[in-house]
Amino acid sequence: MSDNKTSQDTRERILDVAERLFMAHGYEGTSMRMITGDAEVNLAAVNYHFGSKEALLREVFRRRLAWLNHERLHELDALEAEAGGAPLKPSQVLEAFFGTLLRMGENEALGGMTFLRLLGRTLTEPADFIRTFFAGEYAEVIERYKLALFRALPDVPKAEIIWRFHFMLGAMSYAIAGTDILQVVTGCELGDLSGEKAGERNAAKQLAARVMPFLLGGLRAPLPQFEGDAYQQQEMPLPKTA
Amino acid sequence: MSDNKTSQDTRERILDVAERLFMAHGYEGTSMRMITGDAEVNLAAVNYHFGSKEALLREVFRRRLAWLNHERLHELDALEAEAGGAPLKPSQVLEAFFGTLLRMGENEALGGMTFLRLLGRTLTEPADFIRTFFAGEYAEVIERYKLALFRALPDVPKAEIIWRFHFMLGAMSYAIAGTDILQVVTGCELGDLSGEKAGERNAAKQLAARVMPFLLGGLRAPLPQFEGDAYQQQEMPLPKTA
DNA sequence: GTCTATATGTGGATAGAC
DNA sequence: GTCTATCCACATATAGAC
Repeated sequence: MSDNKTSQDTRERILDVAERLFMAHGYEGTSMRMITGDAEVNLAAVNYHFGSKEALLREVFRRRLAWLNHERLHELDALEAEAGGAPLKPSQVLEAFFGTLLRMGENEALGGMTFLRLLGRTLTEPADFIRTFFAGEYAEVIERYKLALFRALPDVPKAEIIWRFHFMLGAMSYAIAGTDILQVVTGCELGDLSGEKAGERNAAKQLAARVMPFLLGGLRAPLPQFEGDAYQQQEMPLPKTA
Repeated sequence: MSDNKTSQDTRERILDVAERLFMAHGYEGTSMRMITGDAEVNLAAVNYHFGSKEALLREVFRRRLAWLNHERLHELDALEAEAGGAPLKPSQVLEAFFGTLLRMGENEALGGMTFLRLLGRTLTEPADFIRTFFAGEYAEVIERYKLALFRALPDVPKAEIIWRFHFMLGAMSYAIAGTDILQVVTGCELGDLSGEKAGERNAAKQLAARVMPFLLGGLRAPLPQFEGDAYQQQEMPLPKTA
């Protein structure tokens, strides 16, 4: 507690800079020298404080995901307590899951849009250690929300719900990560969201207003038609996590 | 045409291997030595045939996107000719755009699911030269489909259509790229799609049956509600491409 | 066209002084 | 805790023999 202050500051500064650079250039595209240079700390500081570049990335995420996971579980608990045993509405489940995420984007203390973009992009990083890490960090929350969606949509086959959960994650991740990517592809400006004029808070709010109806529309879309009993074969996937 | 055969084989073998490795490990995570080693060609062969690693990546995509772009434009032309001036149905536009893509996944000669996964993942690669390249390759096709969607959904604000186009691209990219990613996150098997038992062709068909209703449901979802005239401010984005 | 050998740069990590 | 100096593996790219 005496000279810890400088040390804590160094740690936090490294994490903040790493978060921003990993977002902008990807894991492999960001070097330790870029990070320590921008953070104005010594090259050896990362290894001293975190042990390795991989461990640094994990810590960048752990810092934020601790809050996100807790908040997502808390929101779901609150909704289910309020419902008193009755199934939730699909819109409530989505609001708890994605609304919590988007609220992080409005709060600079929680990483703001920088962390949201990093999260969206990192989910597609192919490195094994990253995939393994995310699987562990997300498992509990995903399991809880999966069950909530099963109860909210009792007439929809569970396999279909899981597929659509994937699609929603994808749409959301791209929407977030791509506030500057996809408008290049489509060659269009997207109102205030891309510019700085309206600020980060507005960006997250705009995005939420746009994406939530889309997700709900997709989740509740008519079921696909299969020939014969193809659907039966897809029924009831077994969760890996007991 | 005399001893060209060996040379052409070398080129193609490099492209095939690069496609697979870029898909599995990303651009930065794949070294020239990995590529030339797997392709069983000399280390210098890549630079001889393609000039650089960046140029190799571009060629990997050009080879496939030439077909995809042509086919997407052709499908749209055919539908519009058939409609004789009347607007298309949203489902027709989606079928032409995403159906064409998914049909590549069933055809090994066009890269199959390997290329589809590579495409989905590469769209989020942050490297500048990759983003620039994709912007150029996609511009014409995206512009045509954007206009087709505007006509297909005359009551939906153009800005909202563009947003939803983004969301659809995201959902599709993740669904494709994540046939092995997202099931880690959700901790669930996804029927035949993940395994090899049913083959690549079936994987693309399964995915199509699942994702198309989702996309259509999202595209046609009720419009979001904004307070006051927030919507007006977002109206009529100006395409960068004249 | 293919190969060997090598130029030249950068990566992550660490030992040891302060 | 911080810093310098350095190790060493590996990256892309190329020059020049065959």
